[in-house]
Amino acid sequence: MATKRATINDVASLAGVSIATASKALNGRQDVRAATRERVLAAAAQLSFQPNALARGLLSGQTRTVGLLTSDSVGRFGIPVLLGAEDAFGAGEMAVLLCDARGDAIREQHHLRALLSRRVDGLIVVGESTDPRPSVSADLPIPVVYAYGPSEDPEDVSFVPDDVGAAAMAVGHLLALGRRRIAHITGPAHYKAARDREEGLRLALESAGLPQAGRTLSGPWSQRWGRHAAEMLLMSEPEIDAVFCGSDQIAAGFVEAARERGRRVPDDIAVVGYDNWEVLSTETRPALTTVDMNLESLGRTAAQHLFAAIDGRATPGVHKMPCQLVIRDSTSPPGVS
Amino acid sequence: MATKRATINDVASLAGVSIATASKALNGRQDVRAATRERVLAAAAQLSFQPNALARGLLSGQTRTVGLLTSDSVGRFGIPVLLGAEDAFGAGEMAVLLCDARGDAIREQHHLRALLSRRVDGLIVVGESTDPRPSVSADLPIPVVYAYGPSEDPEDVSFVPDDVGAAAMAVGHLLALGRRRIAHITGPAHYKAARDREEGLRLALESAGLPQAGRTLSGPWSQRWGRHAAEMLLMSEPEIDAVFCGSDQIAAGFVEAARERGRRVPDDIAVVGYDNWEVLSTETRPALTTVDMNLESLGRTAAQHLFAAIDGRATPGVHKMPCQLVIRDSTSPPGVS
DNA sequence: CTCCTGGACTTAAAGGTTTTCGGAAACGTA
DNA sequence: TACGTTTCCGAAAACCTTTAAGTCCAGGAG
Repeated sequence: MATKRATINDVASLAGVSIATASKALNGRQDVRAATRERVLAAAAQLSFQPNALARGLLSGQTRTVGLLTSDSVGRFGIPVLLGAEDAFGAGEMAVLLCDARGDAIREQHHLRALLSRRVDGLIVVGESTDPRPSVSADLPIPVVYAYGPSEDPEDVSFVPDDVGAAAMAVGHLLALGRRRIAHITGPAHYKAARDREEGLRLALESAGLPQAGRTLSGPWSQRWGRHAAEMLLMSEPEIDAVFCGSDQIAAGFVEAARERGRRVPDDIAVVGYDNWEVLSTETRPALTTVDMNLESLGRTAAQHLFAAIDGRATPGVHKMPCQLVIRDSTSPPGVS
Repeated sequence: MATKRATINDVASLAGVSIATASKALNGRQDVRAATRERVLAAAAQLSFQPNALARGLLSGQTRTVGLLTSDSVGRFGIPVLLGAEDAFGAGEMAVLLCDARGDAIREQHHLRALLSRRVDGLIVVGESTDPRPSVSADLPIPVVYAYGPSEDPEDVSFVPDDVGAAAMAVGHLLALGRRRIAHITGPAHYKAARDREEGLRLALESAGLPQAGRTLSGPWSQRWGRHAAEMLLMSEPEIDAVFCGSDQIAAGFVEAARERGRRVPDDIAVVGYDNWEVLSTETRPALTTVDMNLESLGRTAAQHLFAAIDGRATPGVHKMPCQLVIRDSTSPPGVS
């Protein structure tokens, strides 16, 4: 807690010039003699002057601030997206106003009003799942970009992971390893993520001319379900040689149960997970081959496109961002290539 | 994207009054006839008028915005603190400007300047570990509160989890269950968290007049280390009947290795973890008894005290926040009380 | 009738910065 | 000297809101 903050007026007085000149000197504009500029800068440094962003924003209409509205606080997925966005903004002198609606529409409206009142230049809406969510863009005087969870309105700008493509890539990896009897355990079918990943599996198997081993098993996104599904699957389809799991939690559960039943991973059964949630994927034994959705990168991209939209160069539509297959021991053991 | 934003001037014109009257009507002040007030409110609604927070802040000197400076982005601990703080602020019409310094002092200075320039009313600094960190409060014209990681300056306001007390409580729980040969596996000794938790263990054992089983084993905060330490410990101190682990990751590794070596948890060896990181603590078998640091609550408390400090009622010092022991099957199996 | 009171409304200033425009000084040229 | 040009600097408006102070008028008291 120190003294009152210095204004440009104080700087001008100390430097013995008018505020107009001080402003020009500080902002590096022409029409100021080098010596004068130096005097002003010295005065500003001495007073540790910080221009008042409020006054500046009031005048220019630009606050260099964006809102980040997340619908689900605790979301494992929202956080990396948020960090990526924060990263992109931080690099460009932008600041991020964080709002958490906790999945409550009323609260979301409240935050929206607060952000508008603070005159943010743009808005990123981070979803909690890849299921489309209601658009907030109607009648908003600022551009909006949706990340992870797309808007229901196709005219909005949305960035989502390419779950279908990633699943196809994961299954393609299993096929390339020579696996032919591939099963699928995933999350609840009311999640678009689960449906998309199954669709990717279907496409990959179809183009290889192979059937799926057994039916898709849907359950919670939990390790417990992975174990349970493993027991059912090993009973009903004992001859499987690979499993594609809809999440790392499920995969971790599967690996554990399979090992207890004497099946070796990856020798007998290769396993691929999804999410690359490191606490699970690197700590299971063997470590999990898994899909990384590059969420931080997705968040960064969304932020960059928000920049563009603020500059009037919007890119409407749902953009599918590529994912990445992280290959670990659960599909190719160390020493075997 | 809609039309230009309405100002109070537009509202006043539409209602046929002066801007002063419009302002008074909108802010619910006296000196306005009921009929006039209604006309103004109707006009404001029609134009969907949102008062410009910049202009308001410029005048009042209060932005109703606080900065949240986190030193470590990816931190598992920073996030809940952040969410708790956001929660407390959200309830009170405050907004949060999020900045992530990524452990870089330069970047931290940069963000600090940006926040100051935006005239935030206060600042929360969230640490990445419980080790004290350099103070940023010197010469700052606004109050600062430190959460999770305290400031090195005892005159600052800091909120940290009571690691010593929580560890003593955890060990007390083991003692109450009749365990007498308690070992300790924890993280690197250069972490204050590791030293504090060991200290809590020491206090609890001392007051029970019992020695520690073997020496404290220090290693990384990882599951792998938990497994490795388990092997060493079961070899050197085969008669232990309980282990207090410095993290859930270590505990999960210990439980796994112990089971593979034929030790039953909790029957032969009771295990207590730390952090209550749910993906681990509820998914291990048996589920882990563990210490929950109540980080969200800690964040909320920090935010509330920042409010108080903004109002001039600061509470200097390092405040130790109580933790909570979450009892699960790794110390008391189902059906046994 | 005058004076006062209080209600309802308006005027104007303030807050800090940027920017436009005009003025003044310095200098070169005729 | 007169005039045009360049260079540097200052006055003032603009952004939007709040609030202190002021105006005007009706009605009541003396």
